[in-house]
This record gives sequence, structure tokens and C-alpha cells, in this order.
Amino acid sequence: MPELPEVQTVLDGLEAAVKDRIIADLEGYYPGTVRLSPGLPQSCFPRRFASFERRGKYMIIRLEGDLALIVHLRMTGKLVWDPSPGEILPHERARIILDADQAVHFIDIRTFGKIILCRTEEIAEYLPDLGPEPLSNEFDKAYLATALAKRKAPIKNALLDQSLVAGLGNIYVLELLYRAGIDPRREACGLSSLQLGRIVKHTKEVLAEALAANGTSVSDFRSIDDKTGEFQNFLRVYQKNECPRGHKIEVVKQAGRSSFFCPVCQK
DNA sequence: CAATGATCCTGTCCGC
DNA sequence: TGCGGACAGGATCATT
Repeated sequence: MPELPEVQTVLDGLEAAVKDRIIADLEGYYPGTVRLSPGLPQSCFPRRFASFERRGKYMIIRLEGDLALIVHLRMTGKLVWDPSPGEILPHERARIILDADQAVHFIDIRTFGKIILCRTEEIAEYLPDLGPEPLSNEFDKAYLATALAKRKAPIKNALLDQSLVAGLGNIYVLELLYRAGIDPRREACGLSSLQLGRIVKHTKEVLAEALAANGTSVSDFRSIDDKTGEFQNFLRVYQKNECPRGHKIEVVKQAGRSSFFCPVCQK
């Protein structure tokens, strides 16, 4: 469930906690969670953190000496900073051991999350085809018009496609479509220029607000120091019964996922 | 190329 | 009380 604002929040917290520190080791406790690029040096650690970036929902953590960690939380992944780690925790799938006997736990109930260790020149190979960052200038009305021109799928499904725009998930797509006044079932290529403009505007707006609120904590999202986000307090349709104007929210399944929308406000 | 459905996985919740 | 099933959902893969 972590989407762009949640991933950025976790990454910012990680950077604050471990910047200038040294990774002593990377341990995997669940098969497939940690993946090492073939042919890496015999011992990759100890090694110092160099930089912390986000691309879509991926965290890209560069290490000195041209290596990088690519971290994806998928649905239930969490990073938890721990100044005095002990035994393996419940659902702990991997652990980044730091110097001074500290650690960052990778907790992931549903085990879909991944940590990849690779050379910096291999980063692109380990990332899928990702569309523009929604907060960048590249994501504008003209881009969207071109990208959606042949998309007959519902606009909701198109916006969840990471190769079209990178970082949106179910919650923010539904929230931005409510704000834009567009029914999530509308055919993507059938939207007017005015509507595309509203999608761009409200995508940026809802993401900026969620970032300022440190993300949305539905179920169990936490930042790295276990703080909840606050944006759940500002949701207008996701898991709501009524929209802000008092209309009844409708729920439908789209591509296997729940879509919440207001049939009065969204056309 | 676009779209759909199955798959991965486990905790939680609902109905019987 | 307990159990089966639905559900949650991001990304990948296979299929149409």
C-alpha cells in the first residue's frame, strides 16, 4: 500500500537515521526477499551510504564504491530503525546491519517486498519501465493526452499503470479522481482536455498534501521511526461512506481492486 | 501494443 | 467457538 508519499516518507526517515553511517552486512531471512546481482565482489561490506533517492515506489540507496540497494515495500513492507537489535522479529524478512550494532529491519507480512543489491550501472536493469514522476514538469496535460490516446481501459486502471506514471496506487488515484470530478470507470482515451488538465493538477495537489502529512496510515503504514502518517484524516472517498458534500459513496471492483467514488460529484 | 487474469502471501474479518 | 472463504493489493507473467 505504500505509494509515492509513503515511500518518500520512509526514505526521508531512513536517510535521517543512517546518513553517513556504514552498512556492516545485509542479511536475508526469507527466500527471495534479498537478491544479489550476479558476480558482485566476494565481500560487499562494510560500505558507507552515499545517497537516497526515490523513483516511483522504489527506493534507490546508493553506497560508496558504486553499489546500490533497490528497496520496494510492495504492500506490507516496512523499514524499522532499531538502535539495539536482538533476535529476528516476527515477519522480519531481512536486516541491514549497521556499524555500532544498530540495524534497520525489513518487516513484511506478505513477503512481496524486495531488496536488491547491485552495481550502480545495473540499477536501470533492475527497475521496470517507469513513466514520469507525477510531481515532475514532465507529467503535464500534453504528456497525459499522448499517453492515454489509445487507452480504452478505465482511467482508474490507466493511472495505476506504473509505466504511464510512476508512484500512484489505489488510494491516491481514487482521491485525485474525486477531486478532479471524474468517474474512475471513464474510458481513459475519452476524457476531454479540460479533464486531463484537472487530473494533472489534482495528482500533484493530492500528492503534495500527502507528502506534507507524511503519508497515509490506513492499516499499518509507519515511517521508519514508527510514526503514523496523517493524510488518512484528509481522505475524501477512499473507504468512506459519504463524500464531503454528503453523497453516498459507491464501491465497485476494477481490475480486482476496490474503487470508491461519488456518483454525484464524479462524472 | 493493450488489456485481462492468475499469481505471490498472510492477517483480518465476516457469515454460518 | 471455529472454520472456510473473501478480501486487502503492487507488480510480474502469461495469455488473448
